[in-house]
Amino acid sequence: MVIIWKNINGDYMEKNIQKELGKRIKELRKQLCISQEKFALSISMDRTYLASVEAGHRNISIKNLYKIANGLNISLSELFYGL
Amino acid sequence: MVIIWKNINGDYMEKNIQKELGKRIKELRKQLCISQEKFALSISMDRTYLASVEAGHRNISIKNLYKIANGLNISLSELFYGL
DNA sequence: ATAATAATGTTACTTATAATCCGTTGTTAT
DNA sequence: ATAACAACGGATTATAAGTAACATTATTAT
Repeated sequence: MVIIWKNINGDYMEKNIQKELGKRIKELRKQLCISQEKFALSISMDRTYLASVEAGHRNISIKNLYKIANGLNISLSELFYGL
Repeated sequence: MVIIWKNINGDYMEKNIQKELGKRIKELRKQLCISQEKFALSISMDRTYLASVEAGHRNISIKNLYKIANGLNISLSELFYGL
């Protein structure tokens, strides 16, 4: 699903929540200076699955979102901040 | 998945994110004075599915979370605020 | 520069379950 | 009684979750 937004200039923008979320997770993980592999391991998640989430390829469920937020030591609300 | 938290008294508490989210969605929907059926219809979601999300029975995906947040006219960050 | 190693990316596949769709039942208000 | 709303069940379809194999891209060492 893609939602189309009208921005401040009246232009239409496509918002892909998966892609944005992936970027956000990657950014937050990097702030912790931890590799995909170590992070995935720490939250009992497969490395390649995490990679595909970060790449925005997965329609991830709330349970896995919750695992990730916990691994990053932030709330879900914080995880989605700005998205 | 259930995560166990230690509260301020040192007691263990179980946090079920699905249940909490369901209650939150229901609460926000009621603030808009709209029935499950009408709300579900407005966001192209099945009536019975929305009901089970509100009941905390579903491991909902981000796309559907996004649909709901949009239907409620709030951000995902706001939807999860306090959870 | 090249080799070695670590980190990340991608594809393809199975299985587990999310999502949809049909209904019924229970409750409350009019 | 009937109408509107909500909780629940089962059956089916669509797709998320999880994993393996291999590719590619940094990074570091020699």
